[in-house]
Amino acid sequence: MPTDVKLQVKPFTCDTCSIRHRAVCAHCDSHELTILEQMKFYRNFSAGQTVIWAGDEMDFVASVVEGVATLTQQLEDGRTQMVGLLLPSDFLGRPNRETASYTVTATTDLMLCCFRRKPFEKLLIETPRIASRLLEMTLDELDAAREWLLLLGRKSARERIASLLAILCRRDAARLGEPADGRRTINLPLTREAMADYLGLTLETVSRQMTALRKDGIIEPAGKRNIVIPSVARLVEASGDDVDGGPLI
Amino acid sequence: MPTDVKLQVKPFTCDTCSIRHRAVCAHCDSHELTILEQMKFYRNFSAGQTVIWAGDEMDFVASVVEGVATLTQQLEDGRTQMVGLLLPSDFLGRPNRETASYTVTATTDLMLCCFRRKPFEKLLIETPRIASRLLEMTLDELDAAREWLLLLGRKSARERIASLLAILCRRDAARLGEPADGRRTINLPLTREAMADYLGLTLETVSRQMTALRKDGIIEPAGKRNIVIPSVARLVEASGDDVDGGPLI
DNA sequence: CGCAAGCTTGAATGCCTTCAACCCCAGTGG
DNA sequence: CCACTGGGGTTGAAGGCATTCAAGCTTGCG
Repeated sequence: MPTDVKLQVKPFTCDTCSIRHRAVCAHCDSHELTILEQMKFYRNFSAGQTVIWAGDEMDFVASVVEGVATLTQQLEDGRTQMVGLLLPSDFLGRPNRETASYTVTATTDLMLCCFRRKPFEKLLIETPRIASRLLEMTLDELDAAREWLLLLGRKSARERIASLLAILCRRDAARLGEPADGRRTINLPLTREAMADYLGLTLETVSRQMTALRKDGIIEPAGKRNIVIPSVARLVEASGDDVDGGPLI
Repeated sequence: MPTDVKLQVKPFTCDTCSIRHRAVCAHCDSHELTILEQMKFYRNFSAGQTVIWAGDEMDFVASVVEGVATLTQQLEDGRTQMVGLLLPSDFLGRPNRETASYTVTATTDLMLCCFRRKPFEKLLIETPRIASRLLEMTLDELDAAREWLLLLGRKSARERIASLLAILCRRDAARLGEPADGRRTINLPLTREAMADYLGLTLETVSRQMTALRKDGIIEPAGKRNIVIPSVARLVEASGDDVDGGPLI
């Protein structure tokens, strides 16, 4: 396991944790939370660091507290596809699996709330509220993966970019408890290369299509890593998705 | 909900059911099985029939007993992407969700072992072994979806076809409890169009690449819906995947 | 037979990739 | 102070792979 940047000494309590009501612990009562509180430990990674390599032994599971991490898969010749984008409150790791199936990378500074895997597995059996929340989150992730399949299988480069930005809009709005419409400013925590790995494109194509969306007024650059969406409706329209019953997560 | 072809009157008992040890009921003890036995009802569909349309109310969940079903998603202009391929023992439906998220179609004659959704949700709370098996199956499906993302994002048409055939090999071998290597004959329950929807290609491209694989001796036609794989190893090689630690499910 | 569904094959087009050059900027060290 | 360097990004030109459009084949069936 890679070395941590620094090991924080439980700077937070679950009560005041920013992901308390959305993470795997969301439905816990105060007693259950006490147990988690005793088990948890934080690990921090700086942008660019690898959290774990595919195939390595993985003796913990975790919730993303802050920052963004990616799961990636590779073919033998180096072709890379992102298969997971973990934002705050998302769950990392698989109970009852010894080794990591995917390479996990911090794309921004990252804080994880970790649990050793074995005790967590025991907790899953004893604490139905955690197990049922994990099932719910896994089903949500499966839905997200299926939206992603549609994106990779059938959407044009332009639609893919617009879809990714729309997803980030939606997640950001959900996190803040705001409606995902009108004018929004979002943080873009991915490089062109990471976006390309997400979208099944090359970084050149991503760059070109970002330029095109900018020229069409769908997006406006706002500093180094921020983007203004003047009209979320127009962005969603450009994504090719149905405007109403939009995708989940 | 579409009309059933015929409503079978519980022709089977769970004891002798062919998916008994792989479906959502796999870990149930005899008492739990009795409860399921009383709840279950079978529904049959013939090849080509739609089981449910995306957006329709869905008041049941089910296990696939026999046959193959697909989940598909569409964009407004009709572009279609398959997002799920359900084989015997796979689970259909989502607890705590009122409406179907995807259109479900029987691509062969299909038999489902159904449970009304509400009682099943109650059972999930009361029967941890069912809940934990459903979590396990959902995590497996998520892994499969992630393999699929790699396929759609980064593989060539030829590699995609080979990957699909390799997946069918693996599933078939797992069902029969045999090793997935050497020479194998598999049933191909999909039309060229359904394969194209799975693979994010057009049916013409699928046809061309099937021809190419045949000319290269990777596959051999064997009757209308069967294919002989002379060497699974060569097929996997053509799929672009790592030969050892192959993908899951 | 005639028709429709499923499949194959050919030719032309187009979207994305590949390869390459160049820009910007922050960090670094002579 | 400023040249140097490397990471991240943009843009151009050429090429390739899959798509699109089209024609024709095979098979099962009313």
